[in-house]
This record gives sequence, structure tokens and C-alpha cells, in this order.
Amino acid sequence: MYSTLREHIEKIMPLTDEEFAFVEKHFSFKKFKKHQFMVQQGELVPYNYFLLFGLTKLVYTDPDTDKEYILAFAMQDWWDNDFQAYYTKTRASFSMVCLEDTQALCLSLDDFTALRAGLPKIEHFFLEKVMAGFLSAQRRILSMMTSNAQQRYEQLLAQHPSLAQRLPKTQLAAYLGVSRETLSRLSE
Amino acid sequence: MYSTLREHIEKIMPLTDEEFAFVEKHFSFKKFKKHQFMVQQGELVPYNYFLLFGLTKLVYTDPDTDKEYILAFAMQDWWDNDFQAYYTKTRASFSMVCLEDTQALCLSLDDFTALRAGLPKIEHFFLEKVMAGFLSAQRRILSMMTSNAQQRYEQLLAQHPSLAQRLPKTQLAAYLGVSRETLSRLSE
DNA sequence: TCTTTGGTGTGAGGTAGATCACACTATTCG
DNA sequence: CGAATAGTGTGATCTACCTCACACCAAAGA
Repeated sequence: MYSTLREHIEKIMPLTDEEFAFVEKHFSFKKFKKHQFMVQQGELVPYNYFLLFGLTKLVYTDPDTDKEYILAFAMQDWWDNDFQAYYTKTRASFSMVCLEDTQALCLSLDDFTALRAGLPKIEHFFLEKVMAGFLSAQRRILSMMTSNAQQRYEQLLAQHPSLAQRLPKTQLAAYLGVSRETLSRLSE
Repeated sequence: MYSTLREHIEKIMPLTDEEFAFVEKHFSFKKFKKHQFMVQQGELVPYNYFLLFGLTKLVYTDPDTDKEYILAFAMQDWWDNDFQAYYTKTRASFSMVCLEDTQALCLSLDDFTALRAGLPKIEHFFLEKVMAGFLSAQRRILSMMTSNAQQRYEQLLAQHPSLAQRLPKTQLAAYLGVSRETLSRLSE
């Protein structure tokens, strides 16, 4: 169960057995059902999540129109959360919802802080992860500015073919920032 | 000259005099003129830049249409770069151009690596910085999905009034992902 | 000083994509 | 099994924004 986490970390930063034992004890394991909210817009965010199985979305719901805007999907081996709210102990702007039954390793902010303080190596790991996330967000911004719906859809299919297969088009549309009708009409 | 850098780092991570001396010696100082390219699309990226004075943009130019898409502005006390290219020693996808005469502290990748290895504290500092950058990019993505041109312009004015004053509207339009004509017609 | 370059406003017309509306087919679940 | 719910396709409008075109003014450089 924790071996996935260890392999994930060691792709970036090798650890001794004692070091990983120290890492491991800060996490707890949790299961979630499809449709379950792991984080709820407007509530506090107890944990940061590392996914072992399943599929989740990070979504902003406009309180007036009820329209959904998907910021990110996550699956096994990915981290996902409303980091802003988690890290500043404020109320979540987004919800994190299971699109399939999901299993995750959970890290509270106190445990995160203790982990960083007790094992500086782990800062290196998270720096790499967050940097990759930042660069990917930057690419997405550029893609939203330079490309039309059709091109963005094709880019998504090319970059994440597995996501595109597991997800209904409605969800893909909410991620691409396009109406589901428009997505349905593409590649005619 | 380096005191700006020290204050900037110590907002997040206090340093002893020896530690800062170690930090300082990895940077070099450089001046740039308005219109000068600090990073050129298609070339390698020698340095990461911490700005002391001036104003820069990080811009992608479509090779076919010559249209500009601005990913970020930076001014004193900000970091800016094509990090992807810098960090992977690949050719830049973006240019970084001075919009005013600019002074910067420059950090080569080798120096960056040496700095991280020699002073683990600095990983903590960069993790905080990159996290803030990631969250800001995420907010921008959401704003592009939920808001129209008018609203995005107002958000920019509210969040960065100083930027809006120093920059011509053409540049703001290229940042907002709107044509300059549309921006000119807003708030009528 | 005169000429170039940069910045801005505004009209006219075109279009990608939103919205609304309805129909049809899978799935899920009591 | 039968009923609700989720997912998809498609037509008919509507609109925010783009593109092209031209005119004007300010600043900069030779």
C-alpha cells in the first residue's frame, strides 16, 4: 500500500528505510466511494491527498449558475487538492469529488509541516512536484490563449489518452472550458 | 544591492550572515536596457532572474502570425523566467523582454543546484515561492474559464493596479488574452 | 526639426462558441 | 424488472469577441 508512495517519491529522491518509515507514519489511508466529496467547497480541508486508486476531479461550482469548472483531474500516483485552502487553513474554493471509487493516502497539514521539518530531503521532492505542477498550469494558460476548442481537445487526447477514455465528455468539456454541446460537435 | 534579495528571502526563511554570504556568492548582477531580450525564444536560458528594478514580460510569439501572448509580467522583487527551459537546459519556448530599463540578480542552473545542495533551507524558500506561483496560475486558469474580458480586466486592475498604470493597454490585452481593440472598447 | 515608431479609439462585418430546446440511448439502483 | 438518472447528439438562435481598416496623437531618435 505504501510501496506506491515510496516508489513515487524515490523517482525524485532516494530514501533510506528509516527515512521512509518516518515519511510513512505521517500518512493515513482512506477509501472513498464514487460521488463522494473528499473536499467540499466552503469547508475546511483536512488533508492533502495522494491517490492510490481511482479518479477524482477538482471543481469550482458557480454558486449562481451551478455551472461546473474543472481545474484538474487526478488518478493513481497523482496529488490533488485545493492547496490554497489546505495550506492556509481557510475554506475551500473548490470541491474534490470522486468520479470512481478511490483510495488515497492522507496527509494533514500538521503532519506535512512535521514531515518537512524532520526530513529536509522531502522539501526537495515537493519542490520538484510543485514546479512540475506550475509549469503544467502555465502551459494550460498558454493553450487557452492560443488554441481553439478543437485544438485543445486534441491536445488533451494526445497528452492524457487514458483520462479521455475514462471520463464522460461532459466532464472533459468542463475541464476544457467549452460547453458540452460544442465538444459534442467537434471533429465532424 | 543584495539587501533586497536578503529581505525577500527572509520574509519566508530567516538566514544567518554566513548563510546569506553563501547565497549571495551564487548570484551575479546585470543591467538590461528597455527592449532588450533577457531570454530569447528558441535559445538556451543561461540564468534565472530576480529583478531589482524595472519591468519585464514573459511572452510567447506565434511564429506564423507573429501574435504575442504574455504569460507573466515581473517587476522589482519578483522572479521571472522560462523555468521549463532553464531547468531542463532546453531551448526557450518564451522570450523574456524588458519593458523598462531593468536590473537583475542572475542565477545559473549550476549555481542554483549548488545553492540547493549546500543550503537545504533554501529549498524551503523556493518551495514557498513556486507554490505561490502555482496557485496564482490556477486562479488565472479559473478566471479565464469563468470570466469575460471585462471582468478579467477589472480583476487585473484590482489585483495589480501598479502594473496597469505602467503598461500600455496593448500589453495588458496580450496578457488577458483579448484583442487590443476589445480592451479599448471595454467599460463604455 | 522632422520622421519614425508606439499607443489608442472606433466603425463594419464575420465567426467560434454559448445557450436553449428536445430527443434518444445507456446505466444505475430500489 | 421498471424507473429514475446520466450521458450524448443535433438543430436554431444569439452574442462576445475577433479581424480588418483607417485616423489620430504622443514620444523618441537621428
